[in-house]
Amino acid sequence: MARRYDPERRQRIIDAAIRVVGEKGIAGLSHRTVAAEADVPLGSTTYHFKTLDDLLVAALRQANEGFAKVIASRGALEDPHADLAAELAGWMGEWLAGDRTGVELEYELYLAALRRPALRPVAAEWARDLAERLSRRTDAVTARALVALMDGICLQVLLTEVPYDEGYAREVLARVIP
Amino acid sequence: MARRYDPERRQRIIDAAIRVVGEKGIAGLSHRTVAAEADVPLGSTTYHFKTLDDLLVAALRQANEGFAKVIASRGALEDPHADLAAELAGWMGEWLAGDRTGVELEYELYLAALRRPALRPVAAEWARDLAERLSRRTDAVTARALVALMDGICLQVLLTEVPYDEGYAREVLARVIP
DNA sequence: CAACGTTGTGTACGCTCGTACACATGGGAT
DNA sequence: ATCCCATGTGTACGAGCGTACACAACGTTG
Repeated sequence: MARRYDPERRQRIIDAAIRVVGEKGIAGLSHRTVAAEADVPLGSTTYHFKTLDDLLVAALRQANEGFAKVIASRGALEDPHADLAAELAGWMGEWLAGDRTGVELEYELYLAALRRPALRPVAAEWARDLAERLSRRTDAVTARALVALMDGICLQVLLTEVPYDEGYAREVLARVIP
Repeated sequence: MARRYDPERRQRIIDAAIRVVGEKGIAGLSHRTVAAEADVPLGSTTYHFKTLDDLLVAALRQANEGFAKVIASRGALEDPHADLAAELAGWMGEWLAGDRTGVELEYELYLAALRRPALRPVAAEWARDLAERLSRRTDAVTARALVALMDGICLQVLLTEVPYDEGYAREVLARVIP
């Protein structure tokens, strides 16, 4: 039969899960939908991921890594003389202006930790990593506050459909930086 | 048969839905679970709420009203001479220290707007109302930023299980207030 | 080269779900 | 008094779900 012997089977299932969540949300995620999307039989998804939580953990971790890679590759947050608030505001604008599906995907996985304790360590890791990255440019308390404020601003845009206002974001981010 | 003629049937179903979401999350909400919780037949829930989204809208609206009532009754945010940042930080601490189920309930309904456009107007209304309330003590831009920052701080606590630090919250909230 | 364990496959069971629909009931308009 | 329609009830259907399990294939180890 086809594709016996598939060393990247597991990875392909994770990729498929991310696509499914992006398109239909976590509510549309099941062993079956993932199996169909990854073009593997049902038994294969249940073999590699006993529970959907396991699969979500893998998906969130991978999404975080992809995100971190994008940030790092852009070389952002490196120049100590740049205006940090403007840099962050511009970066949020770019992100929010992109494909809404991708943004929703990231946030949906992240917010799912509210009800799924299994995801919390991964969510915590993500918040910690981002704050740590910001710490190169400011102190730890400010870094945490910036993460919180950026989260809040993004959520307001996503939940209420108020358009993103970069000037406003820059202004209030700047206030947090001492 | 029993309970024909139940003018508060609809309201009881909403109350039941809120209890169900509080206990099992939105994932555990179905016409059937609500019907069981409200002690009404299945057909009754589908009659009053054609879709689960309709039911969620009603639930979120009611949760918001309850929350607003609590704020108003505490007479908070009225004294123009009080330290606003300290007031807000203390109030968040009180809220987060309470029953985690209730906090999760509110946020889960609120965040559900990310994937359910039907909920966005209600979420937007909530954010607008809170910002408006804060506007009595500061300008509109600051009010919006405070809402965002409070949301972000609460989320960090809820998603990452980092304990709430009232001093930190007061400090960064104060920075946002010009 | 043989035994073994990991990985992959196919199918079936029992459950819950949204939806639909036929029928019952009784308040309020006429 | 009568009719209408909003409201309430019970049941059934088909679909999708997680889970379990027997069996197949194959690399690895001894």
